[in-house]
Amino acid sequence: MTNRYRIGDLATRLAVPTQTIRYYEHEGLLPKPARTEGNYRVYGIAERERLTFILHCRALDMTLDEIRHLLRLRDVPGQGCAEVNSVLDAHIGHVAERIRLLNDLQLQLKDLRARCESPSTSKDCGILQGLASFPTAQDGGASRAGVHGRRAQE
Amino acid sequence: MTNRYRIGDLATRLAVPTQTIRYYEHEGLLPKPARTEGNYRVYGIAERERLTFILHCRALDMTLDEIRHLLRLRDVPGQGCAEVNSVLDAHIGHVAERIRLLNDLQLQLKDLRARCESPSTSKDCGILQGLASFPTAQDGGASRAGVHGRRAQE
DNA sequence: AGAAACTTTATAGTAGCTTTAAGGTCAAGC
DNA sequence: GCTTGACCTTAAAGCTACTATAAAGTTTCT
Ligand SMILES: [Zn+2]
Ligand SMILES: [Zn+2]
Ligand SMILES: [Zn+2]
Ligand SMILES: [Zn+2]
Repeated sequence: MTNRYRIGDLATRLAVPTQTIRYYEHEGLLPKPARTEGNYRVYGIAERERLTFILHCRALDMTLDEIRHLLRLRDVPGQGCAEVNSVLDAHIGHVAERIRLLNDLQLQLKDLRARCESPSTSKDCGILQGLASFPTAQDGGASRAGVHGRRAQE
Repeated sequence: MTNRYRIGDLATRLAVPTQTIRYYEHEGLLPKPARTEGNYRVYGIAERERLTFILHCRALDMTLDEIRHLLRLRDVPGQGCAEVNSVLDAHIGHVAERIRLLNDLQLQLKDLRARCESPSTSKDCGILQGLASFPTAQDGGASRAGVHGRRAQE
C-alpha cells in the first residue's frame, strides 16, 4: 500500500514545504498524526485529502479561519450546506471588494504617473510634487488594498 | 509661528496614530527630530511635509522600501527623475499584477460557487467536493493574491 | 498641589508562513 | 561496525506594517 506517508513524502507530492504542514497542525487545521517508533509523523489517505482541501482553499486565498470554518462543516457530513455557501459568498465578497480598491488605486497611480511625461530634475518632478501635495484620502476611507506579495522586488 | 509640532499635533493634523510616526522614525523614513527639555519630539514644516509624502505613498499602497527609495531620490533634488518614474512604473506593475491574480481568483470562485446552486447536505455539497478535488494550481504558479484586510470577518 | 492629558521607551501581538539552529533517526556503503 | 547523508524533531526568530499594552516621565490646568 502506498497510502502511508512521512511528512516529506506528503510535502513532495502536494508541493508544499514540510514546515507548512507542521504549521497547519499547530494551527489545528490538521489533526495530530500517528508517530513511528522514532517519533516521525505518519499520514494516511484521509490526512492527505484534508491537506489537499486546505491547499485548494489557500490557493483561493481564504484565511485559515475561513478554512477552519469549512473544515468544521465538512466534518459534519449530515448537516445542510447553506453555511458552506455563505462562507464562500463572503469570501467572494472579499475578493470583489479588493478588486474594487485596486481599480481605484490603479486610476490614482495612472493619474500621478501622467504628471511626469517629460522627465526633468527630481526637484521639478510632477510625480514627487504630486505625492507631496495630493489630497489625503481621509474621507473616502479607503482601506489598504494589499498589493505586494511576500517579495515585491524585481 | 504654528510650524512647531509635538508628535500629537502632527498625528492629529495628518490623521495618523502617534505610534506610526515613531515607527517611521524607527524605520528610517523620518529623521530623528529635535527634542524639548523634557525629551519630547519636536517637528517642523519639513518633517510635516515629509510625513505627508510618506502617507500619500502609503495610501497608494507602496511598500516602505519603495517609499524609502522615493525619499532618497527626493533628497537629491538635482538628480534626473527617470528613477522616480521607474519606481512608480514598477509599483503600477505590482497593482496590475495583483488585479490580474484577483480576476483569476474571482473566476475560479464563481465556478466553484456554481457547483452548489441547490443546497443539500454537506456530504454531497458540490463546493466541498470541488475543494477536495480541484486541480492544484502548481503549473500556473499563481502567487498569493492577498484578499483580506487586517480583519476579514463580517 | 494634584489631576488630566500628553509624552517616553520597550515589548508583544497580528497572518501565514519561512528560516535558522541544534539536535535525533534511519538506510546505505565500506 | 561505523560513518555519511538524507531525513526527521522541536523551538525560536524573522518577515510587513503596523497596533496595542505597560510602566513611567512631563506638561498643563485648576
Ligand atoms: Zn475571505
Ligand atoms: Zn519627473
Ligand atoms: Zn509596489
Ligand atoms: Zn452545497
